[in-house]
Amino acid sequence: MSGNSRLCVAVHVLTWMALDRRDPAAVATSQRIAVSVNTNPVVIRRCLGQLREAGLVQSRRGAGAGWSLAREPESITLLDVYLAVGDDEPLFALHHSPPSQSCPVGFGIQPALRQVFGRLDEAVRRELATTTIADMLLDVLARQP
Amino acid sequence: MSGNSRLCVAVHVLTWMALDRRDPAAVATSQRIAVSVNTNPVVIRRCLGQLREAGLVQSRRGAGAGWSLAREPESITLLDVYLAVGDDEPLFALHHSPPSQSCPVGFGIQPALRQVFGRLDEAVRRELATTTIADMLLDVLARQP
DNA sequence: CTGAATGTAACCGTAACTGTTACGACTGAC
DNA sequence: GTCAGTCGTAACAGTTACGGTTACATTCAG
Repeated sequence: MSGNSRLCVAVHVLTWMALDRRDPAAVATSQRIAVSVNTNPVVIRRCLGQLREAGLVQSRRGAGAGWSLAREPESITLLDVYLAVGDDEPLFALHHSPPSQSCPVGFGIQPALRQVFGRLDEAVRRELATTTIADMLLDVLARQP
Repeated sequence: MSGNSRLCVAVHVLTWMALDRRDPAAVATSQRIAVSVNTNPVVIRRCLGQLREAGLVQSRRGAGAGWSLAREPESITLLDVYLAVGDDEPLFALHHSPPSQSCPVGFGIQPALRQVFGRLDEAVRRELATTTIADMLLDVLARQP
């Protein structure tokens, strides 16, 4: 069980919403979504809260409330989702306690690593930007038995 | 403090060894390396153990023992290091508990995500393969005050 | 033999995440 | 206005992983 699965859950939720909204009578509640993701509604609400802050979904409160996509699935890339749920946490971490500044390697290694890790992050983002929620939905539907 | 910093420490260690071996009289011990990384010698030994399993370094036991690079710094890429210290843990995790298989999205989302995550991993590896320990050492030395 | 270093196992404290319960806030339906 | 259903959020428990530390057996040059 490695790290966090927020990106996974967020993509699942958005893909589910993209499919569900094809039924005009359907109302997307955290309860219904939680059944598909097989988790707790609060986990879904936490996730959707982050997606709302990023402007990807909207919520309505009160009776008959629920969630809806704020943008077309074709316009939501996985990079948008990644940025929405990622807490600025870098993909690879630097040293816990800073290395010895009196050692040449200890002095220069962190800037050098930051540059490398920056390129890694950039590569990941480029790749994430190539897929949209609409692509995911198509892919998911093509895999039905 | 996000996730693990093993790749960071491993690159630091190897870069340090690449510099240290320029002095023929120097002996690379986990104690000396730990001073530069600013951590415990056991942490360094654990890291070097993984690097040895991958054939990147060698160890000598007994009195006057220590560590040495098993390959030229120019031939060790950061991908080699990543593969050596990475415990098969994927960069992005799938669901903790499998999603509902009776929901179309829950059924197809995991294979779809696996494909996407595979492309992400591939992008990271491609980028890691472009830098060697020798490159890191040059970069580090260029940053000295 | 002696000392210095590796190789490991064991344990602790911390941090993060998921899952869960609980409860207040909001709002459409009646 | 009341009610019921949902969001919003705080709080807590359980699990996991990691870094750090101590301890000790193992190995080997001198």
